[in-house]
Amino acid sequence: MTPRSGAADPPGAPGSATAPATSLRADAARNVAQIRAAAIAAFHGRGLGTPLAEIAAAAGVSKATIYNRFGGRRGLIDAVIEELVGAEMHTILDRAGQPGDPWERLARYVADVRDLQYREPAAVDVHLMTYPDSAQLAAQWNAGRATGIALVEQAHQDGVLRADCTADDLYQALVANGLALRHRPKPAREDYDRRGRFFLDSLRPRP
Amino acid sequence: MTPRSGAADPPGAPGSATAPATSLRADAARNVAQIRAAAIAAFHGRGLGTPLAEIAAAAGVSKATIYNRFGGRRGLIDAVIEELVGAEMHTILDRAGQPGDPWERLARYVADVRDLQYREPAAVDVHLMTYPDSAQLAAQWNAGRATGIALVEQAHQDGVLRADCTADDLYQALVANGLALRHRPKPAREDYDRRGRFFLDSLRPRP
DNA sequence: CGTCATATTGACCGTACGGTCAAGTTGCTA
DNA sequence: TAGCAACTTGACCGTACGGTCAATATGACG
Repeated sequence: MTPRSGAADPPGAPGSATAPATSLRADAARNVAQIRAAAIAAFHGRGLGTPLAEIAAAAGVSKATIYNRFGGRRGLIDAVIEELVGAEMHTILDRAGQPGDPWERLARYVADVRDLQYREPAAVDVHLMTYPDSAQLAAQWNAGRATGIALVEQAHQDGVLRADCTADDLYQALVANGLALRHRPKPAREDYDRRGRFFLDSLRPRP
Repeated sequence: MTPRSGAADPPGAPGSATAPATSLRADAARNVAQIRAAAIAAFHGRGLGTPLAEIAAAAGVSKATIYNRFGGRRGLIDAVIEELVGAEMHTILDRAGQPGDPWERLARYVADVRDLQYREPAAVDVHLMTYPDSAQLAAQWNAGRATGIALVEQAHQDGVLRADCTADDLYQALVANGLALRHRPKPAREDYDRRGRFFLDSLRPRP
């Protein structure tokens, strides 16, 4: 049941996320493109748990075709996660890696992640590691985790973060935020941002 | 499909939670007791979403008997929620209603709710209103909500709570905490309590 | 334009869960 | 202890989802 080809080809090829690369028959290539587009739309609206039958219907193909081309949900996620959230994640991680005031960097990282979670349900699945078998997804997750650890460490050294706050505390807080967005009605942006400020305030050293 | 009798009788009777009250045949009364006990144990371990078949098996009866006696999950919840979390909820609400320093009362309320959520998965379902059709559960939920509002109001009047924090902010934070406990591995108590302190600190007025 | 590897698909299976009912069993009472 | 209402239950249906496959269709190439 190995997927024959499709978008699950090894990363690194230029423009990899879009080019079918291997020699697919014309109809198959068209289906791959349609499935990818439908998956991106569906994942964007409903997260990475969207029923495959729904994606298949939106793509105008049968459920089995998704299995033929991508090998199930895991392969499909691998094929679209980069386009779906990878770019935004990289932007956030890059911004966090820039030199600058340690507190500003940490605060911006938190705000950026929360913003992405608010706008993109699929990003929540990345942070929750809902589908750990997806290699791409795991990579994204690890990158985020490493960045969080580095930011916390730097902030500790500069004394701008309360001493008893660990990187795991930060991670768990973002996870809890993602869970709330996943399982509860989305709060007004205004309320969401205010609560984000509360959280950031709670990280400052106690006077 | 109205449940014939059983534990869904009107509240207020002395020792209502345990006495079968109406005239059940001996075997039926025994089954009711066994089902209640199994439900309490299962809900305690897994929350109010535990499959009814599992509870039935633990009680040594068939799934249909639960429907006969309690009318499904909703009736079963109504029948056991008081014994399961009602007592603890009342204790918390009573403590919150005692006179005393407004901040202390609010902080203790938050700490108590978080503690209950940590120890009792079913309490999380109450706070999440996972099963809104259960009258008992809705009542518990409303009581908690009213108390939270009152505490926030009082704390605002005394200026011990940051001015931009609403009662809904408090509620949503506790909900997010419950979701994390429901959907993620339970953190060590030490970490859990530390994060609770972070949250309480974030509620203080900014200097 | 015929052939065949490549593709597609409807129909299927398996799992898990809530919910229902006819048929059989059993406690109670006269 | 006979008889009946109360009670229990296995077997069933419906929904939703992931996953598989034999049969069929079709693009590509000689």
